[in-house]
Amino acid sequence: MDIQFVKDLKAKNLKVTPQRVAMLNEIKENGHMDVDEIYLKIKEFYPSISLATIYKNIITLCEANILREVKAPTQKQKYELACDKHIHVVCEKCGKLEDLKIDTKKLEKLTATKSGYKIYDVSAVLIGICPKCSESM
Amino acid sequence: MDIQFVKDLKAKNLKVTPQRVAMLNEIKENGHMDVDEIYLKIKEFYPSISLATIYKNIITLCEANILREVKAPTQKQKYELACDKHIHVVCEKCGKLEDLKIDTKKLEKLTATKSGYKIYDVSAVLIGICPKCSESM
DNA sequence: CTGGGTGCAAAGTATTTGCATGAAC
DNA sequence: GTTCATGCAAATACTTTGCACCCAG
Repeated sequence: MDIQFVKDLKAKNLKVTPQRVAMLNEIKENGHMDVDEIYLKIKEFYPSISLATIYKNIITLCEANILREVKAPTQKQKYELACDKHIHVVCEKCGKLEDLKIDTKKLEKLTATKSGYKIYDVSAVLIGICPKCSESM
Repeated sequence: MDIQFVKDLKAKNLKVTPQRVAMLNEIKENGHMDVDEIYLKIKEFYPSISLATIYKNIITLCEANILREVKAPTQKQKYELACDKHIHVVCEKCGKLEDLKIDTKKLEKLTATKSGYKIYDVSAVLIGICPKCSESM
């Protein structure tokens, strides 16, 4: 059990329940997970957990900025830890979703200038073919 | 009725039905629409249209690359015409979603280099506050 | 203790499917 | 005439809600 999660939860006045810690651990392990994946994984060692709890906690944890939603074309909505900024790459063929640390400040500045918006965040998903799938074509 | 839509549909061997043309016209008019918005709008002058038809056509038209899905954080999934590349800006406060023509080639290249993926497309949504909402704060 | 969190069941939404009819080509 | 699209109703999937009970603080 990761002590950081406990701090994060406490900092937002959220109770540290085993269900929440389990969710955060699984998402940390797996990177990006959809609701069902989280549910099934946790059910393995915590059979009494309820889907409703997962849904409620996703909402709570997203509002607390501990989780972040990831929406990529074609894919089911997924969730990830909201620690650091990054963009995503998805393989059109095998569906793999990866993180990529790329600086988006230029894009943000350009957007701010062109649109007049104050920009706070970027959600970028690049779609392509991963090296493995390229090979086998 | 836009002659371009007829061409697009025929080019993909899809039948040119009034329902499809109505959908494309509405989306062209309104920019970005979710399933319900499309349904309600078309129902106004085409009362017999069925939601199932809307869903089926959305799938068909997305596969044909005539429509494109737009997934922005917080928002319901929307659809737009898939004509030209652009990115999106969303206002966190009023929910407005705008198109922005910004060149993403640099981002694509950088991503390709870092990840080894062949990049075909970008789905970028920048989140911020629009000028109007900034004012009234 | 006290308040928020959990689990269950039920309600509410959203989306998909099968099939008979109808329209496009 | 054939093929594909439509509309309806039913089935399925997804998400939220209410409430009694329980546990973290």
